[in-house]
Amino acid sequence: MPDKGKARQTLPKGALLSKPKEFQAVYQNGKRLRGKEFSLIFMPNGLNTNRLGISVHGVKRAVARNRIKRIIREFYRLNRQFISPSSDIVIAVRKDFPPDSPQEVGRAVRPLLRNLPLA
RNA sequence: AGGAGUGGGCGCAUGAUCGCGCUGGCGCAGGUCGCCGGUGAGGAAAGUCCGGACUCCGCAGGGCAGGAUGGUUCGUAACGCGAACCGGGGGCGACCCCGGGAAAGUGCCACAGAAAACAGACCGCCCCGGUUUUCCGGGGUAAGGGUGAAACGGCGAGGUAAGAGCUCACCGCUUUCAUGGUGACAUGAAAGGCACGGCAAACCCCAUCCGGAGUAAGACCAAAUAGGAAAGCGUUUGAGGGCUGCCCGCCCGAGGCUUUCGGGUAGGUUGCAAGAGGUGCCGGGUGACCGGCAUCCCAGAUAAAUGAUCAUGGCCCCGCAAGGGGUACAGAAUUCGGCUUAUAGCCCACUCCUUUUU
RNA sequence: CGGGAUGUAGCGCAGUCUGGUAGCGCACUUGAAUGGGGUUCAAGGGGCCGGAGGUUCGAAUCCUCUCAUCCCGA
Repeated sequence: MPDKGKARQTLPKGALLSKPKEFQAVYQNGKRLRGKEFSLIFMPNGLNTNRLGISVHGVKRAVARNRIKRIIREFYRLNRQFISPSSDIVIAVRKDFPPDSPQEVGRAVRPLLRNLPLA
């Protein structure tokens, strides 16, 4: 868990992918890690920060959809410093993934991150 | 006490820490910046079922189609919404549900039944003739039987060979008149003498209303590609286009239009939030609602902000207790008025029924 | 934001406009034929027509609301 207070855990808009082009670039050139309920796609971006993109598919109710995004974003905010810099990451969530807290996301993501080659 | 009806309201609160959008101010190293403050989802934001505002389409016009609504009168910017009333139906009741026209026409009414729609007669009933344990023929009749969702006024009396609105009383129906009401309609009187089955959420008729698109409307700035290729049509005797779908009619119209292929851009600003606005008081109206005064400013995102963690406290459920669990439906996207649908747990007001006690 | 289509047997579809009996193919079950299987032939079972109300004597069909799935346009 993050050591409190040292680094500020901010999450400005620039740290989120927002253009279709950016998403397409990650989808086409990135590496995929498949999990049970979501996929994790990443690629180097040439910047000195990492960026996050969230894709939720198949969840129809807006409340549930937004909640998934917010929780994933919160998880990313808290753990951003541990993710290798200068890379774009897209988390593509499939249908039956109803996380209730950032910790749950962490538990689900960590096994995949372990395989991430930090090169 | 229990059950029920109608109308209305709330729909977690407070604090701390870390974050996010918009915004005011200040600072500088002038941007992926920092600090201080303000503000930030709903009663349905939902479904997109109606009606408006706004914007563009060049709102000339006429006709035909097409769609919607459907007791009356009000309310409203408008409505398919709301209010009050009228008529019919349901409920012991509070109360709830339904609503043009079937004597303009067309069509449909399966099965059963004699007959299903300007009537007709299977079994009956009665009379006459023949024959005579019985049955046959002719005529009258529609009260009774049976079928069906529905059977040609209902019920009683008179009357008759048996019967029948054949006659009469009451009820219903139709027509006319009178009175009351803005009106739907109500009440009363007279006459007619039974003619008029149901279905228009079947076609249809009648009345009223409706131009088309939609904020990705539309306006501005910036960037980029290209003045491309093929086919067809046509240049005043007019291709093609616009005016809603069609017709009439009108208008525009020349190195142009249509189709296909190929190529490019899809970034920013605005629209974009002070509104048929909210709250309070007063006044008018049975009511929906309207008027006046005061006061408040109340989200503006764009792969789309309103979140996470912790604590304390409400409320509900389980449990003797310690304690444990739960806290719905659901997320703004130009905007407003309705409708419809979803919704844990509650609260308030008025009313009805049953039972008990006094 | 706007416009449309479809839900019927395990699967794919008719029937809906014009209301009264839900039918076709594949699959399934049983029997026949074969030494056995396939093919073939014969017979049979299986549906409260996506859900809830309403209109009608009667609704898969007509009307209203609602739930899914799919497809267009800007």
